[in-house]
Amino acid sequence: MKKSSGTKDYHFFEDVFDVVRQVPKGRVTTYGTIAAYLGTKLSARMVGWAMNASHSAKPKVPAQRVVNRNGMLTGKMHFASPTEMEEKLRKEGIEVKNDTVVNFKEKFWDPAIELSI
DNA sequence: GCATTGACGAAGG
DNA sequence: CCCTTCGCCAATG
Repeated sequence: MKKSSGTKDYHFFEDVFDVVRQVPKGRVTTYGTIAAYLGTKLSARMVGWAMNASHSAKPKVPAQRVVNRNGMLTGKMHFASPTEMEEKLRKEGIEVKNDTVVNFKEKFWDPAIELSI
């Protein structure tokens, strides 16, 4: 085995991926919320950075369900196509207008609550 | 090894 | 109300 050296591989990315994968279809969450759930609420940027690595994560992470605190699809430009994120969200029943999730408040999914039952 | 950037967020001017 | 600055931490140049 390996692993040697053990130590703590802070799998911060994996933690983020795991949470995002648990986001139910038709729901969305935010970077800050995920960060807060992982205990790094002050580092919402790290969540976004982790998403950037999600392209290599398997199974693929539904990063399209992750938006900023305004419900805006800030990360759509990082997908294969800038419209892919919006299209995927629409297919899941999420209405997107002006690069922003409509009724975002209602679609919002909080792991700290849903996973804390 | 220091400087810049980044899919955020909250606060200040 | 819009724009700017700071904070956070990791990756990249």
